[in-house]
Amino acid sequence: MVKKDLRTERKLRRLEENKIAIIQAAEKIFAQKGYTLTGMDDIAEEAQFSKATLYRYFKSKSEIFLEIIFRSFEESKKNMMVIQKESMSAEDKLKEVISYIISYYRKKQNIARIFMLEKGSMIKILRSGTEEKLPHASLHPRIPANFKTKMEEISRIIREIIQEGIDNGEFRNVDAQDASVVFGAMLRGFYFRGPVRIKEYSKSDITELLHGFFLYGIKKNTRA
Amino acid sequence: MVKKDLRTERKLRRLEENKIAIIQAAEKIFAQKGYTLTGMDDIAEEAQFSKATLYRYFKSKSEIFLEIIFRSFEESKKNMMVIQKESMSAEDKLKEVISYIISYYRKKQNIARIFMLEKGSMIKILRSGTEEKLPHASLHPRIPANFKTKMEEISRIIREIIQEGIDNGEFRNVDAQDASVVFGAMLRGFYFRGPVRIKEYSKSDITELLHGFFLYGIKKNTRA
Amino acid sequence: MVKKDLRTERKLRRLEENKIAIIQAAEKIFAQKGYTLTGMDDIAEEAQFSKATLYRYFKSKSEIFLEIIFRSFEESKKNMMVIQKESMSAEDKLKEVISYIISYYRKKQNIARIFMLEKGSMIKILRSGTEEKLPHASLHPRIPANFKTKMEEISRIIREIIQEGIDNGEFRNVDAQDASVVFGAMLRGFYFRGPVRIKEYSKSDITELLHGFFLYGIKKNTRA
Amino acid sequence: MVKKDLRTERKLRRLEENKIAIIQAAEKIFAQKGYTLTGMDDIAEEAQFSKATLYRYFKSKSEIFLEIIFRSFEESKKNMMVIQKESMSAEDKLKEVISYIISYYRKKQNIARIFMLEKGSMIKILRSGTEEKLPHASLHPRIPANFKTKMEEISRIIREIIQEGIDNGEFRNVDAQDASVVFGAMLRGFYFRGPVRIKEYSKSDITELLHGFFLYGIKKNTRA
DNA sequence: TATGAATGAGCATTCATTCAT
DNA sequence: TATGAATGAATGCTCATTCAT
Repeated sequence: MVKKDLRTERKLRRLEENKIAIIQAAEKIFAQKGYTLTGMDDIAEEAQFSKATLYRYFKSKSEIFLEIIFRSFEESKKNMMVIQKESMSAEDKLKEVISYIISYYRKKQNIARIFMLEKGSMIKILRSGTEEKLPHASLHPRIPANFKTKMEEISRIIREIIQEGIDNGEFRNVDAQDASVVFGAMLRGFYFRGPVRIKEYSKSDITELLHGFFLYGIKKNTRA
Repeated sequence: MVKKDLRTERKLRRLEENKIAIIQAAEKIFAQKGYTLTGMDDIAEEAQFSKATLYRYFKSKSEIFLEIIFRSFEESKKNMMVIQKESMSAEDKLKEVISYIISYYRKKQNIARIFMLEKGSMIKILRSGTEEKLPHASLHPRIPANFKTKMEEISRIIREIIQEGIDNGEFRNVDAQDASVVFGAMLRGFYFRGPVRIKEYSKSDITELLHGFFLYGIKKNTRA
Repeated sequence: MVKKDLRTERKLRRLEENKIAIIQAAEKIFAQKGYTLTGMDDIAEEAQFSKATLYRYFKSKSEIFLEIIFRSFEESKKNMMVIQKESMSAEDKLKEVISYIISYYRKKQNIARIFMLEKGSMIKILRSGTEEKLPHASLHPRIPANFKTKMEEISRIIREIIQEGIDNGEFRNVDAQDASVVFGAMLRGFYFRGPVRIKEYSKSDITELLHGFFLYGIKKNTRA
Repeated sequence: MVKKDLRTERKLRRLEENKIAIIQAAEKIFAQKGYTLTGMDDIAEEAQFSKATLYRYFKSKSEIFLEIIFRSFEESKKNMMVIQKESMSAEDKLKEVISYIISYYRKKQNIARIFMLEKGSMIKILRSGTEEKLPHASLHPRIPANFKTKMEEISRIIREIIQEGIDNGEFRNVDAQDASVVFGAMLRGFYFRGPVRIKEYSKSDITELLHGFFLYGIKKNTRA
């Protein structure tokens, strides 16, 4: 019994290790080449497994991708919660959030981009989850519920930080929900600027810049 | 003579009309399905032409896409120039720019998104232009010069409007270049929010919202 | 260990068998229809494999073809060497060579013909090896070095047999090099006579005929 | 009436001129690129006509090709007849024939090669003549009767020259028919030597060489 | 379990030929 | 008549996924 438990446990641990190895390999390649350009061969080679083995751990290419996304959301959420709980002004928290998200985008490169911005890829990815293989397969497949939840949790943390700033008088009395959307938009839009870039910014540049604009706007003399 | 001219002219017009018909068909499908998922068959069917005919008008699928983008940039630039020249405050001009760009994004849907945000697709598209069919083909193909130019022109218009506001005392003395980048980021990031959306906004909502945040920030009482 | 070796060996053998099966299927179809008219579908069907499987064994249609040619050259060379080493007069060796080559042509049908005589096909085949996909792609692609070598080896054997005959007084003192070229020309020209044939010859007819004409052309002292 | 005749005649002449222009253009391109690699576009461009116009003069690409071949056979035959009728020894006539055929091959390049040696192309060409468009279309389409006739006429001339030599004691008492086949084989085989050539020969080299080998093979009493 | 091998479905592109003016 | 435009039918090749051991 004990023996068996240990054995089972060991086996489970090994399975999880392999799964993680695959995820990391896939993450690396997806980040470099995006979803479409990444082949199962590439992932298999990077993970040092055979292609068929990938399918023992994941049902499909898209499942690998979704798993990556989901794990990265969890990580994000944890980190955002840590920031939220720190004892500092809401303004400083936002600054830290900016800094963190920029690092995060930088690390995840195409991964985040694809999830948030590549509709075509996401259609493919989400389709293969459901059984909508029909020719008239929906162009608007549903996001799995747990993803939605996770994203909403992240969004809520930002909203709460802003609300905290409003409540304690740091910020104007804006709609915290709207503000969090704009905040996210700024970061996302800034980081994913497309192939033509007039100027490059360092992480601290970006943090200062976005913090400055989000906090103060560009208008000269503001309301009292 | 006159007759011949007329005939030639008519013929040329018809060609241009066909080309536009193809572009519009392609635009529609690309917008729905993204670059990769769109097949030449789809475009041909939508355009009511045979697939082979597409190739009389365009050298390749990617050429169609690039043509769409380029034309849309030209249109954008023209409209932005009109706004720039109107006689109103810089603030109002920015508001109009927001409004225009949101309409533009809405109309072009995935098209703009693909160009700006889908690295994988763009790699494919740009690769097929050059002869980089080798296995080690670059993951960073060059954007054609005319595209760069066009995008820079658009970017410059926004910068100039902001600079105008700074010069005439409407805006704080920020770096106009940086501000224009942030401005673009906000719009882009807002419009392309990814598949999980907590709340939907109307065009006028968006205009007000972004205008408000960009102009005023969220900080309560600002510096002198 | 032994077991593993056996298994590996068996596997390797199976792979080689499959490769050969594909080659034979391809050879059959190429022989019937020539290079251009033969599709990968045809080969796949004949080989009882899926089209995709062909691409596990060969990089391209042209690679299949080149492999066929190369193997057939190797086989030829071996057989010619055997003949060369037999203990008989040079005259008889030549007779055997004629007989062998005619059998060989008969077996390989279009295969040999294509390589030696279909410039258009060979251009296509050799082009796809290099990356000359440009519109101005050369009309004179290079033959791979190993092919040249192999052909030269075959040619040399014939030359040596002739030289042997010259040295031992069987033949006139002709240029062995030239003679071998003419010898090859006769065989090739005879076998590949084009679509209009006035008379058909059996293998032994041909052997006698060509032997007669070629030999009595170079034989030192002829009949009275 | 007279007027109409003239007009008709002029028209006919113009038609024939155009046809010849097309044939010459096609001949040039076919000679360079072979049958498969030559497109109707290429021919049209070279002939300075539109592609559609080509189809007013010829039913198909293959018809153009066959017309070229046929005309070239006629020309050949005429020239061979001239040689035949000259007053010289049979041996010298054969020498002239060799010289002429080599020039001819050189001029026609791929044209002659294709007809005589490219089975695949000829299948295509001859198929489109008949209505054998079915999937199981014959791999052995029939050569048109007039082609056969023309080729046989050419072959007969050579045979007659050889027979003449036999009759007047210049040549051994070989089978003239067989000898003419071997003679043709030698020429054809020599000229179309495939892509790997160990040595190049000038026209006079070739003439001497082949003459030497062929003649001294059939000559009655040879040198001591 | 792990994997090498096999595959079906798809896709951009080409080209001889026909159509409409 | 001459032609620019349009097309149907092919075809080589790729890739996520499944099979057999």
